[in-house]
Amino acid sequence: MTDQATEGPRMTKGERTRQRIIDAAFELFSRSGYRAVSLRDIAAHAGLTHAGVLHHFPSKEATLIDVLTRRDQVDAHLVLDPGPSAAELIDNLVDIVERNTRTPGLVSLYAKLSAESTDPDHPANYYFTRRYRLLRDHLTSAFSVLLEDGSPVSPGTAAVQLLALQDGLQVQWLLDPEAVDMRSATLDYLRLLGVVEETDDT
Amino acid sequence: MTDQATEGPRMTKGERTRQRIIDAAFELFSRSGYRAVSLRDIAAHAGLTHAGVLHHFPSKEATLIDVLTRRDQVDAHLVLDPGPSAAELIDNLVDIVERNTRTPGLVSLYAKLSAESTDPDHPANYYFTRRYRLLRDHLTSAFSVLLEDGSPVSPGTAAVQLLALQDGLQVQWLLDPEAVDMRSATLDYLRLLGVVEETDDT
DNA sequence: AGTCACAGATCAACCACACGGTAGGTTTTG
DNA sequence: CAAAACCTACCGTGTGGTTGATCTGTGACT
Repeated sequence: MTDQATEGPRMTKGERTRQRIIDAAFELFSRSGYRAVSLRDIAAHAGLTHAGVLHHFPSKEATLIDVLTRRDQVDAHLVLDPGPSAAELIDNLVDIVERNTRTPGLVSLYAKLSAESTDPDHPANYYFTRRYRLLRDHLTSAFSVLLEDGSPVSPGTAAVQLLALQDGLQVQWLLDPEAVDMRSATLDYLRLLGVVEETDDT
Repeated sequence: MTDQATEGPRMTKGERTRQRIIDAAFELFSRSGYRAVSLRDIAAHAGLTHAGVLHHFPSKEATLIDVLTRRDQVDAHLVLDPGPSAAELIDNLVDIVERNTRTPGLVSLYAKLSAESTDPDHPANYYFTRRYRLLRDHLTSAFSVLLEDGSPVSPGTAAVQLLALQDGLQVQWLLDPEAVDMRSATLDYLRLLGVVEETDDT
């Protein structure tokens, strides 16, 4: 489940515990969102007391932002890196969709937190506002290369639509996995834009 | 803000209070989701004690389902009614998008709750699973009328995509209202499907 | 390599507060 | 005047965070 660098013999005890806490927080936030998970839950899952958790992180909130930024670093290069070509970027996005289908926890994390963070007072509000802006900008410039001149949608609109489609698909898929095929819905949309081939590669 | 039948002189006192409670619950759930709102919050907002609220509703959960079903009855006829033609249904959907832009509270309610309810134990899980199934089915049959035979997307896929697009747009819009135009993103998508005219009617 | 001291890790106990729900009495209303 | 509405007070539980004491891992020194 957690393929990040969880196991590290060359870490001090504290660093290892810290990592265990982050893994636990990730899993629990994924399952239930931020507000519904307590420090004691996280602590128990990581094998210590909630006071112990607060020794490594100043607050519950600090735990959240650590989980978010750490997870972002995993994906960031797929979307934002120096220069995959515009076409590669689209390929990477489709890959991410496929991987998401295999990791409902991750999907649930972002679905729950992005909705929760809509509240301006939410600790992750800034994170998500910024995240979407960044993604929209990158996708917009990618689409401005990929879309034909006579395309019925502008690059900016296509960027908004693609991101929205992803998020919306995730909610429907989480509620009813049998009924929704995120991959094909995404590919069909990209086909609609004329950005991928008509051929169907299973 | 609440244009439902809030003011009713021809109601018994209890019925009026009950209505005030529902209005308060609606507003607060909209602002912060279900779990983050307490019975005492709702009570204070409706002008009584939390014990008073529990006199009218057996539990907090009962409050939620009442809010949801009541709000649904307002929109239901626009989408599910006996027989608006398929084209009318699309028109109605666009109208709903426009009205949503004017009522962030409502949008926030559904965005937060649909994500929250992804958890199988959530009191609204059944409600949302059922809701999406219903909407998908209706939209699918509408699209099977509207879409040309050679359309690159199947009616079912278009239904999933349209609903997903709506939900995703709402999250982005709530986080950053300036940056997202829900109406035009929706219209552009429908145009992509060839389901509305090319002309732009502001 | 062995040891030793100290910084870092961990915990039990506690705090003030908030939660959903209940019990039983008092007021209000139809 | 009965029934419905409503309130005060309470219960048990859970929360994020603090305190101070106790272990223990680790790096430096011999």
